[in-house]
Amino acid sequence: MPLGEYNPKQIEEKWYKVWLENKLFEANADDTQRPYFSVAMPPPNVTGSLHIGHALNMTLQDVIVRIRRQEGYNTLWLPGFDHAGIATQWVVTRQLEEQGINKFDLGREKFIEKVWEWVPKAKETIKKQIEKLGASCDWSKQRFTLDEGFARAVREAFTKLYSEGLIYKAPYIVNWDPKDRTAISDLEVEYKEEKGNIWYIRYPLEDGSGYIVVATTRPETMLGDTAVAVHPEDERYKHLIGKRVKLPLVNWKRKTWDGKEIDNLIPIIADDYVDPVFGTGAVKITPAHDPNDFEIGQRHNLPIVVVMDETAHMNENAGVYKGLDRYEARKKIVEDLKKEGLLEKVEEHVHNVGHSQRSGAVIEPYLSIQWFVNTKKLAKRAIEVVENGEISFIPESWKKTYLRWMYDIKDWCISRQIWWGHRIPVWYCQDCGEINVFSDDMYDNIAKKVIFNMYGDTRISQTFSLKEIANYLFSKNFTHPEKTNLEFYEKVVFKREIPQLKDETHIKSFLEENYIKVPVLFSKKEELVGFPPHVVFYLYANRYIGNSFTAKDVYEAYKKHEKEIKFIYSQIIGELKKEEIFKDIQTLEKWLTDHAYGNCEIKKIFFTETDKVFSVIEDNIVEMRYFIDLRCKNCNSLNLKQDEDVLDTWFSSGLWPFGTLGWPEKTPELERFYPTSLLVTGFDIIFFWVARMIMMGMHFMKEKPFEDVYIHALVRDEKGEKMSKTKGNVIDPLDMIELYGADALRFTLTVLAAQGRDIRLSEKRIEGYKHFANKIWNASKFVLTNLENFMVNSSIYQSVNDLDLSYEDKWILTKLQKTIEKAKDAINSYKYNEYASTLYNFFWHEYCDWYLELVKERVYKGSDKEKQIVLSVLVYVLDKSLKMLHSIMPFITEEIWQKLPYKDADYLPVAKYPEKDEKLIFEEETKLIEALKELIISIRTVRGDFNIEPSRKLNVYIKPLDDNFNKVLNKLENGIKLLAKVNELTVDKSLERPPNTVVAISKLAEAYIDISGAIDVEKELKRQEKLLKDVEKSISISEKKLSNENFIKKAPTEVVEKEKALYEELKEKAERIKAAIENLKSIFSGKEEN
RNA sequence: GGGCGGUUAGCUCAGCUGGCCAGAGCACCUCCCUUACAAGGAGGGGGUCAUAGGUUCGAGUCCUAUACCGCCCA
Repeated sequence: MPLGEYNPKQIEEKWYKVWLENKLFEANADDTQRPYFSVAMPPPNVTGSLHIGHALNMTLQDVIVRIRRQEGYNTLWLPGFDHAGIATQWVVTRQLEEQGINKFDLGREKFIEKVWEWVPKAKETIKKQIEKLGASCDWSKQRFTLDEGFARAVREAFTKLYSEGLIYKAPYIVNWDPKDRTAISDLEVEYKEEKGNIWYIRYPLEDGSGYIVVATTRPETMLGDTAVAVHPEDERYKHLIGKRVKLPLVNWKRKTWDGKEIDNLIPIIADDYVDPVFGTGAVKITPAHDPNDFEIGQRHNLPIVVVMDETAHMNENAGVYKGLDRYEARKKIVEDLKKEGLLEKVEEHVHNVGHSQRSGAVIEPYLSIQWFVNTKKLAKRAIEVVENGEISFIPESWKKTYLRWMYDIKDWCISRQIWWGHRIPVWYCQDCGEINVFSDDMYDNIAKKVIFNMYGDTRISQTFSLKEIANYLFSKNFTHPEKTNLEFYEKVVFKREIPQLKDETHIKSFLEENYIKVPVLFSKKEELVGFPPHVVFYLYANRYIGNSFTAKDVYEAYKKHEKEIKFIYSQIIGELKKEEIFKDIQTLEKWLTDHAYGNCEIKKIFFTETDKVFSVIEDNIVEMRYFIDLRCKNCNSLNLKQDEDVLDTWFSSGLWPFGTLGWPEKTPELERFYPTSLLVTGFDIIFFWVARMIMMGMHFMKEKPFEDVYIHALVRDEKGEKMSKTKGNVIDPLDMIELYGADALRFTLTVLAAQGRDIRLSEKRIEGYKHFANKIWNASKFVLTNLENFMVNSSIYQSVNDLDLSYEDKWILTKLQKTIEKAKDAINSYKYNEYASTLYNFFWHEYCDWYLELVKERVYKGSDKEKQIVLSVLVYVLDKSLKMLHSIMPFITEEIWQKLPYKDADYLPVAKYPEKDEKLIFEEETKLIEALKELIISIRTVRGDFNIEPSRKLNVYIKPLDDNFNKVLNKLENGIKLLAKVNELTVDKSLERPPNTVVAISKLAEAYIDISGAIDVEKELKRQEKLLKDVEKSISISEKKLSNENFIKKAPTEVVEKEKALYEELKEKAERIKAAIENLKSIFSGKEEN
């Protein structure tokens, strides 16, 4: 037997490996002959595992990618992973917490190490899932948004934008999580309704003429108030605008965020934002602790006073309240206001309170200094390319959403107070305050570039050893574990050989030549030896003094390099002891003598000495370290400190479409595969990701990042609720694959992916489509089994064009061509559901239900010639069907296809996608077979209506009304017998209705069914009358239309013609039914007479 | 408050630029283990296309309003 039982697990396990081994998914940048098709996979976060939304996203991409590959495009689907700053940091933080480790105790470097331990695990899990789904992506080109090349691209992008003045620093309100001590994005804030109060507070007017009452839900922030605002048209307050009030309780000086002192007199201002109906119509303005107040503050140029620290405790600006938690402070302040008689009243109030999705802490809007991208300029081109249709959104409605947001775009805050991510490539000079932005383009030497990148990625520190460099370069790369990091730099990042870093000897001499050498000495007790000896060795190692030197040489050299030496050693050994030794030459000479061979009393010998001329003892150098001399561009100082913050994850993923192809290097991949052809993603990240990619792409590449953006829906549960772990309604794609197979899951997701609507997924659906997989399997089994029997000593045709085809062959071939065309149209307009259901209907309801059945007679009992032809057609149609279905159901189709008697490729992913063949369209024969189907169905219906078991064979007389149809009937006699369960079949053009038969009326024939006395004339009469009623109803509708002059005049002629034809047909049918009824009636009356 | 989308069979949804009697899957009812498939086959019932107007020869499809539901932005 060629095929056994359908067992998805068994077949799905083996094929992916085979495809990979044969490199079927690898795109070739050197192939410039074929047109290309490229897709950058939205990189999943390395936070855990994939959910069903990912499965949908991957499937939709894979369907198109596989089709394009089969169609012969040079196809690249580039996969990867996103380091997902906050999300990943959070996952690792929680893991550590479970072990009782606090991330602040651990410290930045150690924490990042922990994340790097976690990330490969998550990556492997996700990769396996993607493979299980069958995604045909090119793993040889996979990338990670935090890999060596991406980090370089990010620094390049940042530097460029900064130098163009498009990146700037400014104070800004962020959602601050006081528990995790980090800013979080708007997305990660969850609003919950909570009961609270509105406090009405009196702010006395400066001139003592009374007070203005403000309403607030957060009285503790009043300490940071810098204005009171009212609506400009509010008659109650108009006269007060411009006056000042005295801020209650605050009788101390406060400092603004940039260090200016201000007092407690604050202005009353007018702003449209104020809702005159809320509270008293007057609101306090706290720019540092409320986003709206911040905006108003910006508009009115108000000072900004921060009154809390990063743990949400009151700070020095809060005067007597300093050190209190914000809620304690609230209580105390309310009490104090009451005491002073400034609290007018308290009302209960339900309001939305923001909580951190992750830690649960109540979010504190908090002023901090952040980096921004000026997006107005970037948005300009990004708007144009969408407006003019260079980039199209599918469904198109998203274009509007995108544009609306882009027209009103706000500057983009790109700094995040977390540790995991691309650290901002900005170094602040500690001496002159200069802001230095560095990328590796300040080095002309490629090896130096690499070393800077390693430093920038915190793989090495600013002073480093040969060993550290070598260890890193020769260890396995994270993204491509089959490459070392050096190879990754060579093959992916810079695309050229880096001979200086090939082996340790090369690296060593390279370091010696290019970097400041920093000797590190140890005493015999293995402890780091102090400052003075290091200096001398340092001067010696860098040839600032020679092999033998006097105290004067050392003194002079030291004075010249003092700053540099002090800075470097303070980095390595912390405190610098005994600087006084370098006070003058005499003290220095004494010290040198003391530590020289022969004179040393303290047993720490560093030098030899002859006549006050010293030499270092090189054996004392335990380790030679090197120093990257990043210098301040303004004052040349080495004393730089890198920005603590990291970049928003979207800053790096915004570079994804070209960063993955090697940018900023001009790689062949970038040349070949950019712009990418398609982006498939969910609507939830249009602003976060899609918009940023378009802006970045237009800015850096001067070209759009993709042609089409297909926006798919959210996968919800069957009740339409969002899937979430807490609700427990998640459908895990792996579970589904386990139960029903990846093919069934993929088919379900594809057939449900109608444009513009959420997908409600239920397990039942997946189960249902597993039945389809089973159907494919069994139909194929039928074909292959019969083929095997036949092929023992014969062969079949690969082409069906010139065969002596029968009616049903021509019919199925025609249907196939129409299916090919319809499927192609569907997929080219991204109508996935239509694509899937077209194939489904063709395969199941045409090929299986009718063709296979009609053909069985020939397959079983035909002559060799007949068998040869029919099997050729069966295989031909199966081959084309499998090729089309492959894009949705890759595994089962490959398994079957491999068993076909001929193949145009080794594997299905690279076999040629079917094209419509006009020569295989036979309209006449198709019409005849359709009529035959109708006839058979009408006979079956009679059976049903008279409750005749299918096992009981009937005698049927058929009267064809058409010569050609007569031929078909004669030829397919046995097929009809089989399909309609007929015993004796009589076909005769001149037939009169035999007695005791029921009439089944169809287009090209009438069938008289002998139900052998079981006929109930009355029942049959009723049945026919019902049919007549239906037909007459249709006739009257048709009649109404045709009698309408306007219809005839205004409707297109083809519609009118069609209507007329329909009318004639219906009319004729009605006549025939009437005749049948008359006939029945005569029997009926005849019976009565008897 | 502004914007977008939805409301079609018991359930989940298709239905394109208006044109046969509005479709599918599941569920339901009747019959059948017929040699590819019971994960199957054959037949059947079930819809005033949310409501009210309008445009049109013709409206599930276009327009307006209303109701309800959902999402996004503020």
